[in-house]
Amino acid sequence: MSLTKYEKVMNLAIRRGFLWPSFEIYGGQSGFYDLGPLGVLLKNNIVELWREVFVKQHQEFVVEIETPIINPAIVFKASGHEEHFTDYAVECTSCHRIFRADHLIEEVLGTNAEGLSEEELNKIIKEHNVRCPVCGGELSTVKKFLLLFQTYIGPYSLENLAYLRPETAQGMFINFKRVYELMKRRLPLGIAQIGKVVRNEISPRQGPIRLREFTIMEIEFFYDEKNPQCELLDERCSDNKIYILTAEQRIQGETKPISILPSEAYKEKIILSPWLAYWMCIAGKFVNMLGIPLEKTYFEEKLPTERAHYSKQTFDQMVLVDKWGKLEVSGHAYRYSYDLERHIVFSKSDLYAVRQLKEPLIVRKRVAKYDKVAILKLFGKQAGDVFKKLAKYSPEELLKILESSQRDEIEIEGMKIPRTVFTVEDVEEKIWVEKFIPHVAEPSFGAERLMYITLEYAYRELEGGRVVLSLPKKLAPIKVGIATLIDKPQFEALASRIYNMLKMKYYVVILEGDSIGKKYAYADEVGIPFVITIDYDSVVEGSTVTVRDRDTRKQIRVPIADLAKVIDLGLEGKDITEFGYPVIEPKD
RNA sequence: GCGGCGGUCGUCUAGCCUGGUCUAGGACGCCGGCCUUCCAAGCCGGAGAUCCCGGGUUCAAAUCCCGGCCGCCGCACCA
Repeated sequence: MSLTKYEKVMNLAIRRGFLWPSFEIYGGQSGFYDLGPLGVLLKNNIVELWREVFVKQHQEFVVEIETPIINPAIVFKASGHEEHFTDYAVECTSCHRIFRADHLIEEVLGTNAEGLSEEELNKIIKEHNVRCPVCGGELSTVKKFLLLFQTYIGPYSLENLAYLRPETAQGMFINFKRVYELMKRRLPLGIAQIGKVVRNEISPRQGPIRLREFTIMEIEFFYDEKNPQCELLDERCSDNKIYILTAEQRIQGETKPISILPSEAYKEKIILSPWLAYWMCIAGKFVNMLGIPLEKTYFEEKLPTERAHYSKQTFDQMVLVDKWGKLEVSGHAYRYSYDLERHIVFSKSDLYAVRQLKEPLIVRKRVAKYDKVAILKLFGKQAGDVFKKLAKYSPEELLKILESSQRDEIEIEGMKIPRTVFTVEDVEEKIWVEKFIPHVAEPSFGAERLMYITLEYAYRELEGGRVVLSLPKKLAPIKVGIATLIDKPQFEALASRIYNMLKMKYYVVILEGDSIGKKYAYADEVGIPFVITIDYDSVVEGSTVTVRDRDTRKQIRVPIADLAKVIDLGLEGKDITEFGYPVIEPKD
């Protein structure tokens, strides 16, 4: 029986210490994976590449923050997760099986129970005496099953209820105002965050792909929808097309994505937000940098029924993979102004942005003014008091007070003021700024899934069962291997010298094995891009070694003093055989 | 969560149906040594498996039965 590619990749990943199921000694717990030594290095490199592409290259207007995993419940009330991340469940009191309440009712009574409230579900179960379908036992009352993990902050009481975040996004929304101020109140503005999130999935069953705890890398990108300032869409994204499978196509049963420039997709209203289009373009380039060819990835538009509650439009970035056919590695949601709006309501904070108008808005209104000289004459020394009281009211408010009374004297805070000191006028006001709620485009990546596709696409099998993990050199966990052609003390001493020299700069390993071939094979299998070999020439003259490229197996002979320079250039993706050093062709 | 199938050294597996000959066999890998002037294939030696966990049937269980855990497939659920 031959193994599938997924199994081969996972075997390698587990055997060589990239990752493995968590809690193994206690029988395991699905939905959790540990990262091993190589896995941590690989993940860090992927995260760092993301940071480079999404944050560093956009640092004029994208900044990274870090916020808590544990949030007071109010945050996810406001975000809508508490409401929408819920299922209703009942438990059998005798066999303790758990069922989805609405599905159970539908099954037993044949009626539609979708969307019913907790009370309604309870009522139906009681009235129709619905019992456990397995053992006939009595059912508990309906309970909410939340996909959010719950805990308490401090002592156990309901006011202290907290949730662990299922996305990092809320941290950015909550801090929008602060970061907006820090960034000189300029839009567009991206706030990035990389961190762990948790979701209490009902039954995750896809190994390291569907995790209950995983790392998300996302940007909440805020912009003025009336003036998106998205010139980058044309400037940086006019060179390659992206593949999109639209919702319309999917409804019609089509499976072949269209190929289109991101800017055209926006102009043709296939993508509703220009910034969503921009970040999708960058996402395509980023995934390509992980070693996934452009034609192996496409964006699938979610149907309205598939979208999250906050989204106006969502595209999932899919990568073709062996096992599942396609795998979602990132989500691109047009969150519109939903989240900020909700936080404004729930927190009563001002989370608006300010827009400078090109032309002032002219507002005509009727206001009441008062004659200060007349008041002075009438009130004498008390005039100061009167002015103070009047100052509390705006001209519009004063007009209302005047209009609400027919008397000759109006009363303000116990002070009687004759109507004669007031005049009513029509004024024109010029308004140069207006408040608005920015729109949000959100690109969001799952780090562990990116890790998996990186491994799968790097995995190559040569004849004879030899495996090469052809990781992009920049992402390789260990950059340099050092091999001695034969294991004699002089060779080993030189290896050790070079090791000590390079380990300040790179992750390096001294390769061990029965033969030079086995050492290369091991290095290839864990994706080490360059192997330095110490041969007889190295020992005799003591100053040169060879450097072998993992993917071409070609070697160059290099002075030891030049090693760091050669490796640096090589890691950037340059062909080491073009540096002018003697080249040695591989012999099999 | 439901239904079906599965779980034997690190890996892939033999054995299970037809219980005892299994103190569980092999291959690769691993460890020690020899050999070795460049791509895993030579020689010698060695370690490594509570046969997923718990319970039951039986004189006797890797093997049969039940429950649990984990995995795979389908359904359901799913930022």
